Amino acid sequence: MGVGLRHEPAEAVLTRGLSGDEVGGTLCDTASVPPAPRPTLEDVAARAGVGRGTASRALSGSTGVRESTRTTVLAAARDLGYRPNAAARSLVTRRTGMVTLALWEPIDRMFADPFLAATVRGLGRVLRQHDHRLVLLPLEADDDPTDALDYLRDGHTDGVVVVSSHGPHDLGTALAGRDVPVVRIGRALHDDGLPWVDVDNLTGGRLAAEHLLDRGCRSPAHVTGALETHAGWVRRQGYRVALAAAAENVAPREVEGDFSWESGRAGALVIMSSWPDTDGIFAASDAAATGVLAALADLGVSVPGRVRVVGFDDSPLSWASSPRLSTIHQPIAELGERAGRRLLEVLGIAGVTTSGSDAAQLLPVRLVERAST
Amino acid sequence: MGVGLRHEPAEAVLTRGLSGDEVGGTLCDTASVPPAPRPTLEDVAARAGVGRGTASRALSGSTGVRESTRTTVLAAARDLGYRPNAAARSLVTRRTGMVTLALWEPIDRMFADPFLAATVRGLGRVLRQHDHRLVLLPLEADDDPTDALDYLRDGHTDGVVVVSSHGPHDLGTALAGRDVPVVRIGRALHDDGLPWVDVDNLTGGRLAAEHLLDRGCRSPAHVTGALETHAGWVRRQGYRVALAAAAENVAPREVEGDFSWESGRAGALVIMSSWPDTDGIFAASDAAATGVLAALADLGVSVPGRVRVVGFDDSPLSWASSPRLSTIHQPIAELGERAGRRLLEVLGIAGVTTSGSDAAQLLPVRLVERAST
DNA sequence: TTGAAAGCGCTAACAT
DNA sequence: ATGTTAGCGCTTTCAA
Repeated sequence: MGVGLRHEPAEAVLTRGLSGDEVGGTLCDTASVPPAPRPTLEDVAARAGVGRGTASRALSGSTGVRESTRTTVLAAARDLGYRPNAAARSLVTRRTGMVTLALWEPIDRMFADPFLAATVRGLGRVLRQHDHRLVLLPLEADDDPTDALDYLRDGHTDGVVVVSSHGPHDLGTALAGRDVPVVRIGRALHDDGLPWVDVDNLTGGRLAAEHLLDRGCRSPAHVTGALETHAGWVRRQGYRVALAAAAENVAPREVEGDFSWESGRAGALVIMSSWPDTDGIFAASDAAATGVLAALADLGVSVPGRVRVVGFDDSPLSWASSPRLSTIHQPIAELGERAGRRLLEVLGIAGVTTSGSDAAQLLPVRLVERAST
Repeated sequence: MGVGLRHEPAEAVLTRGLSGDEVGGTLCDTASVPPAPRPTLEDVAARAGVGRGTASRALSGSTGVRESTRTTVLAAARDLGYRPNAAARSLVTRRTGMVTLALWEPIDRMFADPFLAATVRGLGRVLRQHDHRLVLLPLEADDDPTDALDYLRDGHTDGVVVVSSHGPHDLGTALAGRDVPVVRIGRALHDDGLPWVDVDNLTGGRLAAEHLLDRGCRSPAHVTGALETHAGWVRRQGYRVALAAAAENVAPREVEGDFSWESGRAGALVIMSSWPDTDGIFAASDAAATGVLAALADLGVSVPGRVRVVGFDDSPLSWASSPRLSTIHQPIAELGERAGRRLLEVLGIAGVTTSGSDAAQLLPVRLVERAST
């Protein structure tokens, strides 16, 4: 603000030359055009010379309307520039055609999340196919979610997709049984009965560990993700499963992390000092794996020469790091699609069904081999 | 999909151990709880022993209700878990309390945009202060915007904020005069009368160029932004203004770019081969400036030794580059706030006014000096 | 200060 | 196949 005071808008002069006409956008175009009230269905019906009911049926593509009548009505609607009033319609249908993706995390992180874009794309595509629309509801993570919950419950939206949050707060739980259908992307640590879709983190963890073993690692270690998240917990399970199945039954070496770069770095330092003969590290996220790489570089440990490293996510980090990271790829866009489909199914949208089995909700992951292993 | 077929959900076994109870989220909790219809205002009124009108007044904090009555009604509402039906309310009030930030660009870019987070934060904060809520409407850039326009016009939202898009498509123009108030962040190249807020790009361009001159550059050059955008055009204007005002009246050296990294790189190559004595480069964005740095590094030209480089945006790129980039900082969050305030003003929200002058809508920028100059 | 009643614009059930 | 009518749940006159 202090800066603003001393600010001199030199631009005022020059832009006039650019824009030609008035600059700045008129606040009110008053006195130019009378408000021109939006035409209602009534108007359309009148112009088409039919009753309101017929007009409604014609416009909504409902059956039982003579073709010629429909044409007339459609023409009238077009001529008038008619658009149905969303509130009136949804008051009676109890539907809005909207689905909300609730984003409850720090806004900066939200827009730095490489998965969000893919999620939005997949989700949006499916919804569009079924004449629904996606909107995003950004919530500051530390905000009181009360009024956001109200928004979600008050009939603005037909359904909600929540991205399973890490931590104590959970929008999904808060919304469960609260007037509005919810589908979760990623599971809650403790199942609360909400429908969900998820990637197969267990197999992912197993694949990562097996890959290390295949590469000849005899003493692999794991920097876990946040263990209060389902993903973190289960990825570790997968790691354990693989080691337990290994011929020589190697003992798991584990350090608890939280998916962050810093936890990866710290974890690697702990691992290499506790178990100096460690020859492979599986980090529960690419961010953490990148931290592991940094730590190993600092220690002068060669990768993959002396220690092999595998991450999880196949995020942009994994190919920007050096050496480029072997990692577990997740089909995020498809996850979004599945979430959308599942929600539409819950909403009872015609033609949308998904197998109800767990397996169908669990999307496959795959190992991507790069230079770090 | 092919992968999915051969996918084996090993997890089914183990998660059962984790979650304890049933896994996967029940699709329907049928037969457990009868639908439990949401209480309406009628119900609240009945429980409070008053008429519907009184209940409405009490709940909406309207004056002319005996205090005891209000208390009773509020209690009844709380007991019933009453929430007003959004559709019914907005049908009569013609207001929704919602503002939409329309995002019409490739979704991947959208979520990589370092400014979007700040915009959302600033905008959301202001709206919240005035009991409005922000939702984001993501549109695939290549999508047909028709149905998105319909959404925006059909009464779902009280107002729209558009981030001035680069290119021929422009949501703002498409929405102008179309039933719904619009405020633009960043101006259109040719003023179309829509209200807008913007940063002072002219001064920004001037500051960047003056900074180069101050540093002793005698032969500065400019890689412009996309000249079909207002920002690109005006930043160049600022550059020209500074050079024209310089004592020795240096001739502007300009290469047209488009804000991208690649255009910065290509532009620098052209500049250094066309005018080898160039000793300063102003790039119209940090991304482009980073490209300039890359090109100069390839050419073995030292920065800032032989050529000084200044960018624009103060994005994360500017401090991640090497050398760290001198650049023009923009108050993005405040820009979002201003946009929100301006929109609320247009909506006639009590207590919100902004000076209508251009100057007030033009936010100051400032030079941030780092290592590249 | 409060109750009763009139819609907001639409869909759906009921007549015709 | 089409016109008429009854609401959806709320706010807002208009009386009382």
